[in-house]
Amino acid sequence: MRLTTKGRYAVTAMLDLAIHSNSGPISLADISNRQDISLSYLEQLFAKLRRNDLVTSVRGPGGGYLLSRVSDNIFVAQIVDAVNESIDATGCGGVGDCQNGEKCLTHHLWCDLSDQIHSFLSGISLASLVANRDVQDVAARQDMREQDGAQTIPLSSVV
Amino acid sequence: MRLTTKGRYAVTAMLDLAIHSNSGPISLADISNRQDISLSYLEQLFAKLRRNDLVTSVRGPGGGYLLSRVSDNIFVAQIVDAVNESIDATGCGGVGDCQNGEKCLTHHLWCDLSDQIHSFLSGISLASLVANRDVQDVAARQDMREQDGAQTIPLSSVV
DNA sequence: TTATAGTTGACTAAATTAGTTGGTTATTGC
DNA sequence: GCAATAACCAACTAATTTAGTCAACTATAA
Repeated sequence: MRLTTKGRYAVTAMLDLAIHSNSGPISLADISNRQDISLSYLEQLFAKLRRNDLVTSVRGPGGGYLLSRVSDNIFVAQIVDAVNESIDATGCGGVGDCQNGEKCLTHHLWCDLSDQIHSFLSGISLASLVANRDVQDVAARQDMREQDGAQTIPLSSVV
Repeated sequence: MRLTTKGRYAVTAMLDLAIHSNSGPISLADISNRQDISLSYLEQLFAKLRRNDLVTSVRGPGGGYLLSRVSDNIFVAQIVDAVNESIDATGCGGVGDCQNGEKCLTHHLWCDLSDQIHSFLSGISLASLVANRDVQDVAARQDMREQDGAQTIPLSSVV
């Protein structure tokens, strides 16, 4: 099982979309600026998100991405699944052929853990994240920073 | 966050130890045979398990490893922590400096998930795994295979 | 004193991550 | 029609991690 920046980036970008998408399509360039994620990397991630019917795209000037359905119908587990292979904790994909075609000693444990994680992330919708106070605070800070100027001064050059 | 064969091997090996350790120290060679884990790789893992006070070693002939305390006082989370860096789902280690020194949009979510996983794995002791019926079945099969002969015939050569 | 078994460190192949580069295609507004 | 915008696509790359291997050394029981 892996949960790396790949999955985290995808959820962060989708949440950014959910927060800002009342005002038409959102370009990846905007998300890249706000969330500090490489544009080209976002393109790769959104190719997968689109293939999994989580977003729809609008090409041309003024274009960008939209959520494919309302945000209380999109769950974190679906997003992580779309970009990662899975959030499975077993080595065998749950099949049970982990040791010479038979179950390994800890197969049962990893199945339980997978269920646990999956049901946790399946219970969290984008809408519920948007409603979260902590998330709103961070989003407000990011929107503020955007207004200050397109060119944000990196911390390193100040220090 | 990662949960790969590294963490799974460590838990499997510790469980093997818990199952067989009523009869004195268990050598890594025995665990390697029963669980199909490379001996040298086990050595690396047990170096970390020993540094984390989960096992004690007995050198010389008839030596091997013992659990450092009773099995209902050793929890899966401790084992995974010992060989992996951590089972933290955040990118910042929970510190909250994920985006230019401030919290990223999804920081809160990953903290919650980390808590969830940690409390799940912290609730499972080696003793409770040993008592599990599924685990007993697999262990019985492995012990049987061991008796058949030291040299197990790999499936591939039969087919 | 010999075989056993843990201890240590250096090395390696393969896979994965987190990108970059350099294009192409579709669409809008002038 | 043309330029700008922004999605789409494919190939490549550096760094990191995993899952080992190899070779030597040390402690101890018989």
